[in-house]
Amino acid sequence: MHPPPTKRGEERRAAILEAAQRCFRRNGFHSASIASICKEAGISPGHLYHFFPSKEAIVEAIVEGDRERMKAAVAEIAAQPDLIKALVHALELIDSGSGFAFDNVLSAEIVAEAARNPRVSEILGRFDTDARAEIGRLLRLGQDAGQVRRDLDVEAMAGVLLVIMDGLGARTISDPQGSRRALYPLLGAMLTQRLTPDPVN
Amino acid sequence: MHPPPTKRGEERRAAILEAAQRCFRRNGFHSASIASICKEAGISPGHLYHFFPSKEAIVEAIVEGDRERMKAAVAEIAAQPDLIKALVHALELIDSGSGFAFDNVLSAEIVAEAARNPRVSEILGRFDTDARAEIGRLLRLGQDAGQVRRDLDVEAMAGVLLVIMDGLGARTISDPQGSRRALYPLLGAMLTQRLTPDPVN
DNA sequence: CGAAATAGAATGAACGTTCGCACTAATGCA
DNA sequence: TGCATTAGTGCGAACGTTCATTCTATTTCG
Repeated sequence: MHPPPTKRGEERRAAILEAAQRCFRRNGFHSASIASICKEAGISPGHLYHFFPSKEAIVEAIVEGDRERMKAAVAEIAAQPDLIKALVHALELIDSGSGFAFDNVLSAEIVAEAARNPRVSEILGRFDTDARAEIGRLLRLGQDAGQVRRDLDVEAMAGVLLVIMDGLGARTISDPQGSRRALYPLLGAMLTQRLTPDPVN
Repeated sequence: MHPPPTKRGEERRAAILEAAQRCFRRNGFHSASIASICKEAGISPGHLYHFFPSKEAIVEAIVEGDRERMKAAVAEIAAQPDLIKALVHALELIDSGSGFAFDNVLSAEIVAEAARNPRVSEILGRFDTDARAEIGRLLRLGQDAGQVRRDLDVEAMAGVLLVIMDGLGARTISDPQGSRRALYPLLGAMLTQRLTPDPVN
């Protein structure tokens, strides 16, 4: 009953998810109510339960979707010709919200939720393993192409890049005034120096 | 009425805050109920309202306390003789939970809450400005002592360090299995290289 | 005694979820 | 073709629970 397989049903379901995302973004997973999601989506509470068995299921679908977009963003970096430049540029995009598919506010909510909700934690962990592997693959490809220095600890660098991504996202919230602009040249230089084959010092 | 100035009153108030912190840590600000906090603290709901005018006030006190502890942690770094070593070591401590006063789970909750609660955002912003200034002061002191290279962009580096701190905290949640150990040597090397006066390359 | 400390029931609102009903469109069958 | 049946779509009231908060009563103690 819950997942209607029809064309219109799929669209409706997606529309509800978008409405829910706006609500969750505005009020968080626990403060946003089913009623508010229904109002935002323009449907009745009874109807919503034809698409999702519970609020928890909506949360999980939202988390899944968010991580999926993050995955796509990493894949986009892989398509660029100059890996290092693309990598550094991607970090800058985290700040500007759009462009990149990241939603820092939603991400913060997801991480906080993962700390106490095992099902969300499981989803997050799954995508995180993927992301680390994918970035590792990227860097190894860069090594093969001679763009990345060969003695780099690829696994470690993948971890460092994820730390920086998560950190930048969190700081757009802690420090919304954006005294972060000045930080990008330094960050970029630090990364470039570690990544490029001939140390520029 | 709300803030009892007596000795016993202060202790009681602190005990309630500790109980609230455990609850918030376990369930988040919005899912943790006044009832659960009261049970944890061993008091009645009516009594709790003699100490705090509202749940929101408890949340704000918790946030304030958490940031205060973070501030103290930064001050502790300042007291060490070898600034760079202390800085890098401090980052490693973020992982191991205790030792450092950081509570990564609570911090994640706070950041998420700040994204939608203006009063929490204000508190966070205030401490953030402090922290950036304090780290800047630290680095400049290091420059004066000849420990830190003189051509370093101190403001930018303070920002980078905060990014890394927040990022490491978030990743203890996203990746609890701790494939982060390998990342510390690289991170430490990157920072040391940028900070020390004579590039070690 | 009298005031502060404490308890716990009461309150009204809001929550997630369920239920029953109405409407619409397709389908079965004469 | 025309009518009965079914399945999908949708609504909004109602349920039982839990929430933050308030109220009233009781105990503790200087």
